[in-house]
Amino acid sequence: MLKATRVRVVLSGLYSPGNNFLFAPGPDCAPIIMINQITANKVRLPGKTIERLSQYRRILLNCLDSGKTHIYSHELAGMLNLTAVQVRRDIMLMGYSTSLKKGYDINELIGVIGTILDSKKGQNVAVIGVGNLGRAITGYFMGKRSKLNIVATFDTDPSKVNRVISGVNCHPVWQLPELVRELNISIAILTVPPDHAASVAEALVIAGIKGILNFTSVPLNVSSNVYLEEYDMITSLEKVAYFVKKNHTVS
Amino acid sequence: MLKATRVRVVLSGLYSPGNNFLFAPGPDCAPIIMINQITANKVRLPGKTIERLSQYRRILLNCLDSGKTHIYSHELAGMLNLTAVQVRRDIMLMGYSTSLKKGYDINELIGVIGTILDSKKGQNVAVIGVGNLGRAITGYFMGKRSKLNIVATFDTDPSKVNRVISGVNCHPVWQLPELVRELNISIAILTVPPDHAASVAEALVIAGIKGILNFTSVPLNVSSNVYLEEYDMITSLEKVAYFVKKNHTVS
DNA sequence: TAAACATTGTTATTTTTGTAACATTGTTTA
DNA sequence: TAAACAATGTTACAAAAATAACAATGTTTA
Repeated sequence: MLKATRVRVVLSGLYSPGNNFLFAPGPDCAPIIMINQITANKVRLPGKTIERLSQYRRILLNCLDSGKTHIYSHELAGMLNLTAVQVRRDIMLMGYSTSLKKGYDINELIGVIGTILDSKKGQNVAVIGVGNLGRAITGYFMGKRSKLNIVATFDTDPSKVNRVISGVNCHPVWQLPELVRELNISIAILTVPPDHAASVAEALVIAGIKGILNFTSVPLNVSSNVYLEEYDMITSLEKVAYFVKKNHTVS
Repeated sequence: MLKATRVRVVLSGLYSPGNNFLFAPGPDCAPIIMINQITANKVRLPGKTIERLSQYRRILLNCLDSGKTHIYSHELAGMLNLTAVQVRRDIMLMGYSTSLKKGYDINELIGVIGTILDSKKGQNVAVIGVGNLGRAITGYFMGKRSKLNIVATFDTDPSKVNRVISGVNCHPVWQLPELVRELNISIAILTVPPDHAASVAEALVIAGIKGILNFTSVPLNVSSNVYLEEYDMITSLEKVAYFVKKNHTVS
């Protein structure tokens, strides 16, 4: 009986993870995969992948802190309740690959995710509306160091304005236009009361904000060149309630 | 030239929206569509549809307040940045239909959504962790009247425990098991600091909680009979930042 | 009444997202 | 060295979600 023996072609040097191109023994040995920055800026990554990249990075940073240097796809998956395939696929979509079979180098992976998610010179963020939610978010971010800097908060309440709250200066909303320009703020987190949401959003767009994260449960209508992400706690809670009810009636 | 004239069969009475069955002039006039409760409890509705139903209802309640009685699918869609088709499809999935061509009766629609989302005798909710975020959420809900009642909050901080915060009693966390039972709490909103998230979640599951809305940015691992919904603000913000950057480099 | 129109209801198609299957290749072990 | 193994990388498939196309029907208008 004939047995096929695996023939291994090792192109040492060419195949190391530090390179910008991966080579395979194709007909003319042409580069077949581009990695890192090059791919990252060309390929459109799915929104869901972007969300997971953010989560991967935070997990990976934690792993670094606890002394780990490498991580398997199935480990990362387990920590986030995902499948290993999904993790590997996301990593593939970034254009990154490793020659190791001992897991991904955590530092490298963090670096690659950074080239995707972060912009080189950081992005400045403002929190509009310094209620409980605004303070929660501000406080949350001031701990971490990241490329996203909360550089100002805004409110109308005279007892809050012109004071430092959660480590950030609080300004009156009428100063929005000039401060967005002066501080180069591109992103706004909207946590004002519902009845002010629409008008403030309009002001933000006029002031030149490029992205809004809206927590106000009032759906906004902004021009299409502004990226809008809405999150509604009530909806989330009602969803949980629905599925809890559902499970209950099923069992 | 032969022109086909549309023949109209009107089955008056049978086709009114109040009925449980819609009839069409089929071969034997058998019922072809069931509506309301009947469908609602049998058909599995997509998660995304559930989320939108929650949003539809809130919009519709607002419309009622401003004196409107009927609404077109395209109106509702416009207010939520959706397409009219999607709205009609969601309504179809609920099993509801109207014979009117003057839009949906807002009251009826709210009622139907209620039969889907709400459980008859309400559901009790607890907020775990009374920081800024916990207070924000609690305060947020105490205003509205709904079938979801925040009946207790929990914390470890002695300065918060045994006091009324945002209109709700704050209890020490060790009382979780007994109070979940006594107050019949089925849903928990988790807003504790990250380092307590995992252990508190475990305690919640043991205490008999059926659904968790996790705001802690720590991914949880709970048994499969507990419905878990996670929301991570950092991820949302990083997503916004990514697409802002992306738009910028494109233009 | 009949034609034009507007709106709802439904099915088909496309797009997005996730999963599974499998090929590839480094590593270990006899 | 070669076989078994374990991990990654990729393509093919499946499921979920959104969109488009169109059918059905109430309303308006001439």
